Amino acid sequence: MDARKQDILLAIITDYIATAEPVGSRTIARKYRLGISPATIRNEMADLEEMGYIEQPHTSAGRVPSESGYRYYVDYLMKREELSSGEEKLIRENYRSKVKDVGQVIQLTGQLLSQLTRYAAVVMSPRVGPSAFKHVRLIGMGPGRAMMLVVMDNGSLHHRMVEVPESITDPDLETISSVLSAKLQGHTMESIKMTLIKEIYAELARHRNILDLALDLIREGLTVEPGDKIYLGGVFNILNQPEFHNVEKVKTLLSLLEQEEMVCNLLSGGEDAPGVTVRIGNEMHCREIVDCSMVIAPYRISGRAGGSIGVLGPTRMDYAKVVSVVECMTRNLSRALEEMFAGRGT
Amino acid sequence: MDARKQDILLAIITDYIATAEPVGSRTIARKYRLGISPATIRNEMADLEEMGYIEQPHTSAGRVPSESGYRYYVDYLMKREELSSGEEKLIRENYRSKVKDVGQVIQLTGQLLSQLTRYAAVVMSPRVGPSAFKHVRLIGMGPGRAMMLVVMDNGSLHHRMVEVPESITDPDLETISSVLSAKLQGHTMESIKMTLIKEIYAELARHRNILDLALDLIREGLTVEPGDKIYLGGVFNILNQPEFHNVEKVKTLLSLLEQEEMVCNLLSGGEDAPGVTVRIGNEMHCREIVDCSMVIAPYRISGRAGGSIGVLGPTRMDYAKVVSVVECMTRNLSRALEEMFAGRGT
DNA sequence: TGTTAGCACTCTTAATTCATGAGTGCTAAG
DNA sequence: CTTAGCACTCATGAATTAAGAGTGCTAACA
Repeated sequence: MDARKQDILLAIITDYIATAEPVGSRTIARKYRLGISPATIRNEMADLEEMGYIEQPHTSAGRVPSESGYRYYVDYLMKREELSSGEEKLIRENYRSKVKDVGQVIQLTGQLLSQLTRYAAVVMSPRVGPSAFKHVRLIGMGPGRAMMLVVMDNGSLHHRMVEVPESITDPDLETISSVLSAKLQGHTMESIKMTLIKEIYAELARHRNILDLALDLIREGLTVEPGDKIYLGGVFNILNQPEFHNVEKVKTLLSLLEQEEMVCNLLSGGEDAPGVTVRIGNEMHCREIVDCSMVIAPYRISGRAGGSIGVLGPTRMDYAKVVSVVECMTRNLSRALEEMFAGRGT
Repeated sequence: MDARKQDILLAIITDYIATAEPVGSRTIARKYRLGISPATIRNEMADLEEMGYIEQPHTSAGRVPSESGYRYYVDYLMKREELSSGEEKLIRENYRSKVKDVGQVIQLTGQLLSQLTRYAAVVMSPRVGPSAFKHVRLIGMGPGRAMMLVVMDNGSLHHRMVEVPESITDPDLETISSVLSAKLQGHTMESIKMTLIKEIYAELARHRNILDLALDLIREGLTVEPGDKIYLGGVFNILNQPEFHNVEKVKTLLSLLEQEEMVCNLLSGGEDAPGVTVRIGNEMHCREIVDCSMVIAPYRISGRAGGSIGVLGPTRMDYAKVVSVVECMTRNLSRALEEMFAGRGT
């Protein structure tokens, strides 16, 4: 593809992203002074169409970028649009003031993401990954009831109400807690050996039944519970896009986005790629979502993969801006989380 | 309002709810055999219109219920439509299998609510209300870091990462935890007196600085943190309604619903009313949301107000069904939560 | 050989017109 | 008080038309 074709393709995509209208040869000649006439541009456009980078909605309409067109643009033509100093400041100040717990950081990130891009934002909360027990505790909550607390050394916290025999007293629970805590501490789920379990049973023979319960819960709770929490916001922004003036489209999109699992799938898969990933149209493997793209990037905590953040918008989205924003936000998010977990065993 | 007018109003509203089309005298005479001719119906309709219960979108269209019309219907004419046995079963089975923690129950309730009504569901998680400390604990999480855990006797759990002097050792934290736990146990936020604080300081004079921190956090965390969590789901259902085929409307609605605070306001205010409250159109005090109604009901935990659940749909919603569903769901939700907190000091 | 002006052709979009029909209100008769 | 009849209104949708944007092709030009 020669330089002039690139110029023209760039012009088409830039214009289409800005206006959402099919763009014709005349427009390009007028707005983007490339020093060539509409007729020449038409010839080049015919070539570009043949190559599959642009297409015509119908004869006698201008051209519209195809998915491969956007792909080429993102890969070779696009210049990132750096954040304005005002935007940078907004981000810094928000992160400075509102970083209390993980949930809040996730939510803040999502809000900023959608606010800055004016598209929908998706943020996955950090996957806990393998981590070791720090503290286990059973707390009596009235006759026959107890709350089980498990704190992991990565700062994650699990809790669950459990039924216990009424005969168990608070001191009993205290004893059990101490033993469990002491024995499990430092172990990960996987490193718990039968020998360890046996030791625990030996020390707490009297409380065999409640132990069964507790150990089951630990096993079950820790493998199932961290069902990836997802922040999703700014969906209404997408409705500003003319391509979503069709209510049917909106409906299918909304109903899909309400399924956490689906959203989670959309976001996952790019964790190993180092930087920002752009998925255009069908590259998001989801038949039902049409005319959409995502810009995704993983964030890290203490060097380890944490989760991903992403922006969902129309294929005609402002990639130049969004890519910058997403990248900037991963940096901020990573930093915020790292500060929060600072001092954890690396 | 005489009986015949009531019959006609009922017919109009029933038909309009079913079809979303303005309903004319002819239709009523044909479909609802009231034994009177279209002409008579027309006369009555003219009266009903004068009374403000119905209105005409334009001359030569049928009549449409006004907000007062719906109000009259809900108050005097409506017959609740009880749940089918299949629906009852669906609810029972879901509650039987998925009641682990509060969050899950809230989510389940919302899902069922929107699934059964085919409108949007809003569920407020239980306000914790005044409750007493059960357990306080500081857990070292690496140099200079600790996690503070506070368990209340109503089963709510608060946690927070805190920075502590690096000089503090794990046994120190252990000591502090024990004292705090012992002293605070049984007290509510409000019943903590200066004398108690002094006692604590006396016993832990060595750790004055960390105590300051911890007590501050407790105060702050417990008053601020329970920022009403809200479940919102099934919004896409509303898009099935013909009155929401206008994308602008959808957009404003969506953007409002993304603000948790706003949703919270919508839901609140009906806690003292004993049963189901129906808010029609402007009765929801929200200018921006138009052509919508809500059916709201409070749920209780152990006799105390817990929170509210609600269904948001078009003013033309199927009140007869929704009211039943909402009421049924409050019962189920209350029961589920009560079971979960069973044994708490009444 | 590449570029450009000119031109006929296509096809969408918006505006206009027109007919249809649903529904009303009024009047007068039962 | 009820109802049949009738003239009138007005939204809706179909059909027609005009305008305009954009193309591809051809032929002339550098």
